[in-house]
Amino acid sequence: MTAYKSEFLQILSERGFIYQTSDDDALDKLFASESVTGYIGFDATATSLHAGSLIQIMMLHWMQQTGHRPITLMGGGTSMIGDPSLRDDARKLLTPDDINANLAGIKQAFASYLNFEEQGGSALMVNNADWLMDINYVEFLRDVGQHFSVNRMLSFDSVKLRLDREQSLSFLEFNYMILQAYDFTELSRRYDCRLQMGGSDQWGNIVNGIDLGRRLHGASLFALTSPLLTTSSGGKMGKSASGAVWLNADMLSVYDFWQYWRNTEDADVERFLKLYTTLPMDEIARLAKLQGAELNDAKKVLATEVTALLHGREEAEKAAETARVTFAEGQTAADLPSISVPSAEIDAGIGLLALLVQAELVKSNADARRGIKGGAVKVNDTPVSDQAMSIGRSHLTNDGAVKLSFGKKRHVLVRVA
RNA sequence: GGAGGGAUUCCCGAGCGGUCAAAGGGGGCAGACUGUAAAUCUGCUGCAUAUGCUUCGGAGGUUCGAAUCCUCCUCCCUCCA
Repeated sequence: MTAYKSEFLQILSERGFIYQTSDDDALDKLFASESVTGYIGFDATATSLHAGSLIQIMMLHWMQQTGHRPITLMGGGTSMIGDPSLRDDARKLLTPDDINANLAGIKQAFASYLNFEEQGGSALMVNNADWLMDINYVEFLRDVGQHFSVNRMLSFDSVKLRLDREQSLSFLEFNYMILQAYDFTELSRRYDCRLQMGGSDQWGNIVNGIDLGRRLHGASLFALTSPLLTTSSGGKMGKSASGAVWLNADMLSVYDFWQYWRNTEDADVERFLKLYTTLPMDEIARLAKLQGAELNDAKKVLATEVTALLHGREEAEKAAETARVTFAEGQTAADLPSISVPSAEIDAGIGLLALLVQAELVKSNADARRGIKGGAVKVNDTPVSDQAMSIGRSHLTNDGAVKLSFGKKRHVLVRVA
């Protein structure tokens, strides 16, 4: 591992964020000598980012912490096209309305990690729709298009893989990399942005931007990519039993978010502590030494720290406490995710199957039946074998709720509205 | 423009007139074992209050009966021009 002079690169390096850079020495010098502006682009294809983007967000976080200026570039314009990288088939096209709604949702999460200018911080949030939407096609082709060689573009992985696998790649998507390169040059022109970061799959796109910047403005730009993260057993980051691990609390409860990190595989604990928390390195080293069942303590720290960054310390502690009561004591914690049903329905009695669906523990009645058959379903911690079971007022426990469980880890409280 | 090949359930991929809700694998979920881990083993994996319904690119047709045959359409691929 190279020893870096700049604090920023030193931290990124020792915490495992760096996969490759375009020019280690020059970049290090730059960061050591001045306050640098750098950016990462984010898609606007969903209303929330998920845990897979967290590593990028952390890089921006560290950038700001070490005295530099991070820019989050929202892909309002590029999301109109869709990144062909690592996708087998063409994406559905989003409407401008979709995209704007998505951008609004995504912004929420960033505020937890970065201080934006509006609030007296240095971070910027920029939307590439600002310049992409007004591009004049002929002008753009002449100014920018002349610098791109199709021969070379065809050799990029994002394109080549699709062609090799005999899958279609539309011209629209083919242009994605040009627009991304153009983004970099625009940011460099407008904000003196010198660095683009991203996942290692973005390398080609970023390097294109560097080349273009040099040709258009003689700018000296840099790339820094992070490793593509998978769990030790090969799974993709950011997926859980109930789907993606969203950052927005309205899409994934704080408790479930905490649970996701709590269930980290042994082999990933140290890596994740470094990447996703801001704990000092020696503290991480101490936690990583724990063996066997003791490692569970490290996982709890991991979960609480990651959750605290996103949702705040208080919410994180609450989730931790809820988990403790639920798992360690086997009690019903009042703070589990909950749904509410109208009082009248409870009086009449609700079918268990329907209730499980409503609680989003299963996706269909049939799914619920299968769960019951397999012994996965519990009501108030009592296993259920009767598919026709009806939940009524008599099932309410002292704290006025019914606890539904699907499997050992997923619990939902049903309250009366 | 011409000639051929293809489109199957979340993904890959068999099926080529009934026994097909559709082999096998992957993924996912659950159970057992554990440490709310991994690995392993087992079960489940279209919807619906059974026998019912909807699925095999789309629309028609042949047939008692079609994912399987025919016609047209859409999209993809390969070769020729």
